[in-house]
Amino acid sequence: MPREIAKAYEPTQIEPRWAEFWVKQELFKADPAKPGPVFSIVIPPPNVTGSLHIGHMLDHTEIDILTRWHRMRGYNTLYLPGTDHAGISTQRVVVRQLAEQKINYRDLGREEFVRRVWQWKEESGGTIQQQMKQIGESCDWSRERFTLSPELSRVVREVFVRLYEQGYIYRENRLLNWCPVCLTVLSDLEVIHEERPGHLWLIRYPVVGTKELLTVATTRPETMLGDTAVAVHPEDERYKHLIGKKALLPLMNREIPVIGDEMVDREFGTGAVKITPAHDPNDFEVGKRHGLAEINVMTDDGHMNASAGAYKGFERFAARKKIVEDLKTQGLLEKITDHVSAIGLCERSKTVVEPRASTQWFCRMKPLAEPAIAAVEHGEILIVPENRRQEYFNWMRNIRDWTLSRQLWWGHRIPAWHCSGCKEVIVAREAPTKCTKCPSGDLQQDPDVLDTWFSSGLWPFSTLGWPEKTPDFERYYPTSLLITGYDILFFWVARMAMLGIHFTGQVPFRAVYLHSLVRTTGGEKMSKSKGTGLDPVALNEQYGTDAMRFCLASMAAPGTDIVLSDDRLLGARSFANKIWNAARFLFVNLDKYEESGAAIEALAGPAVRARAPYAYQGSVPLADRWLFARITATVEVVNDALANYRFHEAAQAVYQFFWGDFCDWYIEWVKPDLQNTDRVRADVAWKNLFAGFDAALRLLHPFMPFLTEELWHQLPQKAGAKSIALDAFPEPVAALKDAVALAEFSLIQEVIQGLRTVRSEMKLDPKKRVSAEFASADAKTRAVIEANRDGIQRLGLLTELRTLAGKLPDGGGGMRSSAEFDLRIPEVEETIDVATELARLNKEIAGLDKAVASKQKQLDNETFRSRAPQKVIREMQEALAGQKVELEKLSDRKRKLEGGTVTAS
RNA sequence: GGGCGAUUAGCUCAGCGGUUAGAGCGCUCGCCUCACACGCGAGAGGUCAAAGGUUCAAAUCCUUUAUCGCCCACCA
Repeated sequence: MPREIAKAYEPTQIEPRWAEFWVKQELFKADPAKPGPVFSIVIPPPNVTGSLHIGHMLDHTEIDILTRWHRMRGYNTLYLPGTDHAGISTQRVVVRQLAEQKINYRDLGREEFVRRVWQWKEESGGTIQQQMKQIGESCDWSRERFTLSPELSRVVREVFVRLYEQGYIYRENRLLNWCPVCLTVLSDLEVIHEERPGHLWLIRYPVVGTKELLTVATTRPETMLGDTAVAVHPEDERYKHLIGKKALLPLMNREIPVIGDEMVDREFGTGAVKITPAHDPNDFEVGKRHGLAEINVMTDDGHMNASAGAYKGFERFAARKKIVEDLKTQGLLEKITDHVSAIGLCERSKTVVEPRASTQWFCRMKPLAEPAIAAVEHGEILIVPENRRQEYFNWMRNIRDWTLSRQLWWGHRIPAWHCSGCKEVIVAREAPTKCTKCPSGDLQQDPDVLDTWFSSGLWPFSTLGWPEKTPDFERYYPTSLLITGYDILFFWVARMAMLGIHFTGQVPFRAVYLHSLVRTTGGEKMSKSKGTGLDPVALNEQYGTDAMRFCLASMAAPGTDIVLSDDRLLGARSFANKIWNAARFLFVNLDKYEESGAAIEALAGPAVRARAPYAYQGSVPLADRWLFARITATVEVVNDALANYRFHEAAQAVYQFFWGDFCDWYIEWVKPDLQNTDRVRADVAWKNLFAGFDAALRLLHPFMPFLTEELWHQLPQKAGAKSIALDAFPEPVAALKDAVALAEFSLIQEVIQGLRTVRSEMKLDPKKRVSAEFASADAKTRAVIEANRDGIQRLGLLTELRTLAGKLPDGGGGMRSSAEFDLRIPEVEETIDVATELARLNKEIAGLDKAVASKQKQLDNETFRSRAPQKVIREMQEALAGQKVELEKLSDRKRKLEGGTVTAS
């Protein structure tokens, strides 16, 4: 039956079919009962209501490459998908949607609001799963998980209660970062610092009962309304005498004490600091030390409140402006200077955060961090690349307690109940009906929810059934590997390490590979909000998912960020097309061959697994030996590269092999054999071509799953074989490492390329066949050429190739020399341009001269000869000898050309 | 204020102690050669940011400098 195959690869025609096939057939369903070493990996759960962005695409490409690679190598493989409820960001989205309908979410009430979020999750959730299926990720969809599902919520509660019972979790009043837009406290990690030009305002505070004015410096004048002291350094001669006196707080006309505190830096500003315990972390501490009142002058949403006197109702920055003006009017503003300060922004809303005192839930981290530090130190968790390990240590060793509570409605509600009778706080797995301390039955559940990262921190074990000892948990935990971006090393990876070790007694993953970020050409992190993001789904449609995956992989060098460009994508698309067309060549010719009555049996023989090429008359043709040697070498490189997360190296190796070796040389070389009238000869050629191509497809499959699946099915496969994804990855075979074949074929390549160069440089008609001479002093070299004369003549467009012993006596432009051989196309020697040829010769001679001189110099150096390894010396001597021969030949020819010995037109 | 990374061909990036430094794209020249013009063949193009140092040997290791970028940090 003739095969129908389009001229160009059209991914959109093919991808949906296989995407559906993989899911429907449940090919990637893991079975803990199956034997084999385990490779398990959990997805970094994307936001449930989100859609695939370019960062996911990179994550998922790397994960899927490694997953498919392991699966093909016989591992019991699990790639577990799922999503995150993403507290803050999901709530923000729904709040915004409601606002568009002129609804204030707070008016809806908690229950109704949460209902709406679930509703929205049902509507828009599923997008990303759909996209993941579309791009063919080989995950086990039967094990999909969601952080806010009843099952995982139970785990969250269990963990929280245990931590509480173990004394890790506590409640405390502290000054924390507050986002006036998201209306919740944030952990330190959720605040991003940005240097911004601002001002330093010098404000005069009159000292009561004196004529003195105490000038303080501040970057946030609006907070002065909440000042409860002015602090100076106790040893500061300028201000010492004022300690204990009162200052009159301008605008508020409130008397506040002047205090002495070591925290004041005498060098900075004026050496006097206003103290606002309710709005500044330092001041908060000072306030505690000195028993100062905390006056909060702002509302939740960043406006001035009743404590701000006349400024009540002003938005905080408007208040700042007004206050500065008023101070100026009253003559109390001494000076304004420019000042750059690091300002805290909410990671989500990018609003300037407001330090604010409140009572929150915290988790003690130091004791949890210690075993997690040790695990990395002892190599139980391997962090790649290495420099991230140091970052991990630095952060973990200086870890601070984690603010767990958030003033949100979407998330895991804290399992704590407050007794209205005695204020007792009860933490429990199930809602208690009455207080444990007093007879009251009036218990209110804590309104706060947990930080989203709390549930993500449990992900590797909560998804596998912990705390039950399920077969999944027993078999797949610890997971083998975690792949994610380095930007969430602290948010997520570190917390998983700590919580995983604490609760399971084992590391949650044996290795962490932190990949680069995809950036814009300007070096910025891609972001949808800035409009600099790339939509991977659109790109997949434009270039093909396989091309996209290959492109990302080929650029994913560990430790460096990726800048995706159209050029690279086009290159990858071309590669896909190249593979497609190689297949097309095979199939079209196979049809012709089969029409002649031959039949290729299913690829079940030994050669198919690339263990050995088929032989013709007892011996394997050189090109076939060479092909299999190249396959084996490539497999080795790929295996080694993937084992070390060097995706770019692996991609480059398969690219070079497929395009540079298989297409450019092997296919071209065997073309005539395929049509050979000697049926046995043709048969061997076909079998080896198929075996090579089949191995190449399997090698390529982890990178380009769709294309390879499509083509694999068109090859004559063994009965019952379902998918290339379940087929075997080629193995490196020692017996195929044929150094002789590699060297001999390489000589042939050199000769053919030499002939082509001469033809091209001498502007020979591309279609014209000419005769050539090959000369070598080495009989073996000549024998190789003679044995492969047909191929050389065909690819070198020759009518005839004569082989001579020794050197070619004379030569002009039609000549090419290496240390081992001379090559000549006599016909063009008469048409050369002496000047051009001399220029070329001079250039080559200059390069060789340099090389020879540098080697000679080194070899003449006593110290080099005594200290360098023998191998280096020997190799250099050999190289030098060869280059000297070549240099001599070229110089000789140059002399002859200059001397006019060679006649030229 | 600390820490990290980058600086290599026109562009985007590999290489990170041992032959005349590589790839893709772009460029030049020649080809619609019966798988592929998303192609084929042949080329040009780099004092590896700068200056010192270590070494028999340095893009590669060390120091300093410059420029760019990232992360961490409660100097008002």
